[in-house]
Parts: sequence; structure tokens; C-alpha cells
Amino acid sequence: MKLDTLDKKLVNLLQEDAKQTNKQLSLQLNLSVTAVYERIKKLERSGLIRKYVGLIDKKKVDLGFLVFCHIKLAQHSQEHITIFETEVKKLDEVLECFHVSGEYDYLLKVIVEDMEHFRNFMITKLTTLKYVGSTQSSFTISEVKNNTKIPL
Amino acid sequence: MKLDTLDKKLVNLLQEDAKQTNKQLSLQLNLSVTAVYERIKKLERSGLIRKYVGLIDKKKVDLGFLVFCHIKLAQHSQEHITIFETEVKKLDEVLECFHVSGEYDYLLKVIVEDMEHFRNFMITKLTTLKYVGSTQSSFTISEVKNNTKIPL
DNA sequence: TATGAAAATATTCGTTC
DNA sequence: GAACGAATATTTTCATA
Repeated sequence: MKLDTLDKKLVNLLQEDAKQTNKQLSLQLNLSVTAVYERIKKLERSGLIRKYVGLIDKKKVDLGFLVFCHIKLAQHSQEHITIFETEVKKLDEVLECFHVSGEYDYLLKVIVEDMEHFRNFMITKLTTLKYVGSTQSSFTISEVKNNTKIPL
Repeated sequence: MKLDTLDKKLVNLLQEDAKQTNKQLSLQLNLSVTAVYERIKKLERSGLIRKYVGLIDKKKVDLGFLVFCHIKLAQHSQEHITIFETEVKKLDEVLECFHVSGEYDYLLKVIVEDMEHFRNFMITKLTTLKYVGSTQSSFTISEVKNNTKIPL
């Protein structure tokens, strides 16, 4: 899909605040409410805008412990990879999982209450996953930046 | 803030789809529309729900190259840390930055068009940041899971 | 906490450029 | 094809019970 300058501005605005009214958006873009409406629908239909979500404050729900887990598989056959990925998707504590290049195969972003819960997660969930070889965890000391906005 | 079961369900629903109407939410929660409305307002006022954002499909905007950069500072004085963090916040390509434990000091999630742009980002932006010592990058081969929802 | 009226907003439509 | 303003439908908001 081709995006003009107005589309890009619009997507940026919606990535920052999805609850703005079409009138608010129209004022920022110098367009009519209807034009904004039509552009948004087109962006949604094309799949470029995937969805709208609420973001919460982790600390306010006692889930302030963020850990990055580097994981090496014991073996790397297609079957092992598929099974591992299927299993990891089911774990609620794992917010993100990427297959990456380098010494380790996967990078996971894990969120739990505290160190005690993390220990429990490691022992009862992560290391019991089939084919997980070695793991190495980094604990988050502070969150410098955590954006969902991809600037266009 | 204390959350009852309905609050938690509501937050989970809004983390999945923020554009549901209060009527749709009321049906799923067995509440009146007004009750849903009041609960949402309370959750917003408390800061537990931080904001609502649109999420886009990276590939549809030619920003499909996701890289995790591990960074070690040359020195670790308060001053160096503050300057590095201030500068990194300004970089649009850096979606996330966490101060972490372990061999490296920071973990960055970087998004760019392709390898060529990443090379450029490294040379002209990342390694020119003051006090950056060594870096080590992992390229994303595939995205297994990438959630914004923190399950309550 | 629920109801329903009032206000705001989203959506559709007919028309123009 | 994209934009506009007017109309209609839907949703949010809020006073009142």
C-alpha cells in the first residue's frame, strides 16, 4: 500500500493515541472528518494498522520484574524448533520471543512479579520445555525507553 | 489500586482490543454499560491504564529488520549513564532500551529497513554516542511472539 | 448501581472537484 | 479516486433515581 504524507502523519498520531476523535485528527491534519475517517478505514482494511490496544503500567499491577532470557536449543532440527516455539507461545509470562542470530537461538522477554516468581518460572516452565539447552538471563535494572510507536 | 475479578477481566479485554464499545464489554462482563464506563474511567484515572495506541504491521511499512543490540559502556559513572540514556531516547530507530544486569549494560531493540540501514545506524548513530564501549548485535530471524498484553 | 435523556462522535450518503 | 458537508446511527457521558 502506498502511503502519502498525510497517511504517515495519521498513522503516527494513531500510534501515539488511538482514542483521539476524528475531529481532533482532522484539525491536526487539515482535513475534513470524513476524509480522516476514510483514510483510517483504508489503513485498517489494508492491515497496516493491525489493532488498537490499551497499555498498562506494569508496576501498578505488581508485575515489575522484567527479564530477558537468552536460550540455546539442545538441537536444531525443524521438529525441535517447531515444538519449542509452539510451547513458548503458550506461556503467559513470555511477552515476546524472537528467533535470533548469534550465540543463542532465542531471546525472550519475560514478565513476573519478582525474583521469587522468576525462579519458579525458570524451574517449572522454561527449563522443562523440550529441547531447551542452556539459558542465560539478564534482569532489567531500569526501563530507559519502551515504545510501541514505529515512526514513519 | 485494588482490582477485583471484573477489573482484571476488563483490563485484559482492553489490552486485546481497545476499540470495543462499552456495550460489547458489558455483555462479556455481565455488567451495565454505565458500570463498565465507570470502571474504565477509574482505571484510567489511577494510571493503571496508561494509554491507548494503534499497532501497525512492520512489514507493511518496510521496517522488517529488527535487531537487538547489547551495549557495554566504556565507563559507568552516573554522568556517563545519564548522558547515554538521554541520547539513546532521541533515536527513533531505538524502540526499547533497558538497563540490564550481566555482561552488557544495555539491551536495545532497534528497527530499520534492512541490513544496509542497520549498518548506517550503527556507524552514524549508535557508535558515535558518547561512552559506548563495545556492542554486540543479534538479528531477528523470525518473530515467534510479540505481545503487548500483560495478562492479569 | 442502573436508567435513560442529552451531547458527542462515528458512519453513511449525495455531491463536487 | 479523494474530499467535503449534511443526514443519520451509534456511542459516550452524565443527571437523577
